Amino acid sequence: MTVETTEQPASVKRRGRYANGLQRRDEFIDRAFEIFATHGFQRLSLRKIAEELGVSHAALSYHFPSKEDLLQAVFDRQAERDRPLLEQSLAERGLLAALPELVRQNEDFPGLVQLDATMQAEAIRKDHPGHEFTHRRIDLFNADVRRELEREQEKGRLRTDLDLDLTARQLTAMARGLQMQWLYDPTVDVAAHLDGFLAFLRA
Amino acid sequence: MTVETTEQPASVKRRGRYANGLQRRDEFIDRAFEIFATHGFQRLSLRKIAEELGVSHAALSYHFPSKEDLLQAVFDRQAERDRPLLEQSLAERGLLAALPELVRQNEDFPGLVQLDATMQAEAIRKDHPGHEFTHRRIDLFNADVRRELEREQEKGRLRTDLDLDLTARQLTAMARGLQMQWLYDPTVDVAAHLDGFLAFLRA
DNA sequence: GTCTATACTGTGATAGAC
DNA sequence: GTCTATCACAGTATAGAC
Repeated sequence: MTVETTEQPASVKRRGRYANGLQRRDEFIDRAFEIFATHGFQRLSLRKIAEELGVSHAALSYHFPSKEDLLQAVFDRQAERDRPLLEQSLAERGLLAALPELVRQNEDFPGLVQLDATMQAEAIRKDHPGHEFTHRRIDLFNADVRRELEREQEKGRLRTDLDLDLTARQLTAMARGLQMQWLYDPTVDVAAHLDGFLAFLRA
Repeated sequence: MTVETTEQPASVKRRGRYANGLQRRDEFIDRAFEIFATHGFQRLSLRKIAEELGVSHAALSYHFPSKEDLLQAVFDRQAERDRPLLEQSLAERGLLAALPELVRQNEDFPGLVQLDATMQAEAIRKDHPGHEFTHRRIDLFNADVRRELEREQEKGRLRTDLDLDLTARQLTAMARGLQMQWLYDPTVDVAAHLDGFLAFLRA
């Protein structure tokens, strides 16, 4: 993967001699996204990434105060990309029916799923810069799933004797764990396992 | 945590000027185990660990070719320690009844649970030195759980309409994911969530 | 405001003295 | 078997070009 440094996309607006800062940052995120998704990120130093982008590693540091910030930005970008499809699927068909598709959506980017898994494991440390963010993210996901379960229950598609807080956490935990096992063995059918669990919950 | 460097335990046999190699390595593993379990390991460099042990970082590198090897050795040591209690619990009461205790066993060492989670995430990379080992470990755990489920089924304590391969993976995946959420929020009751899932499986 | 050049500190690894 | 010395490379910080 080599990069043309002499040419810039015509779409990049200029302000004086250099590209617009926010657009430039955005471009870096997008390209880093592709690099991470393909090559993973563990063995990539800031210097290597910068080399791929055709700039010095200091230029990267200018846009992203720390390596952690770059990883976080890439990760946020993925969340932004996923959200529209996610919300559409939920609105149209509800959590239970949309689940296989949501899983498949992740399967196209194993590098990012691994990035996610590793970041979540590393951010367990209380003094990690992404700790609070990740913790809140887990809670929000649980709350989202709980709400979806509630909706399904109201529609009479779910058993009424469930502790939804408990069930939601069981579901998100299982999804995480399955994703992990899938990373080690692509033949693991994440959707099928989740669907099997949902079968226990159906009315 | 400071270390006396002038004195050595009387139990350490000498061979010439220095301690016996294998015993020394063993001692290092045990003490590193304690350090990791208490302090975590992420921010610990080989130099810091060596300082705690009262030797130079090069001495550690002699016993463990790479940092990865040290972590692996510590992790193996944990597995060795856990196995007897695990097997005894399984033999006496079976998986379903022993589960809460097994979970509690891990809860005493959050540092090691995090070590485990992080190592497993990092070892996803195919070129990671611990990749094959970790992959095999996941498979073995799934197989163990599957066998236990089979035994429970034979005793009539489990539904007979289960796909045990699927169920075993659901169970191990959920356990992993719950452990992760517990690391972020110690109020998460891992055993209760697992037990709730097992309730679906009971005959 | 954005970049390059450069230096600082700390890392894991290794060679060779003892 | 353990040490000191040294290495290449990491992330970070800053000075100054433009």
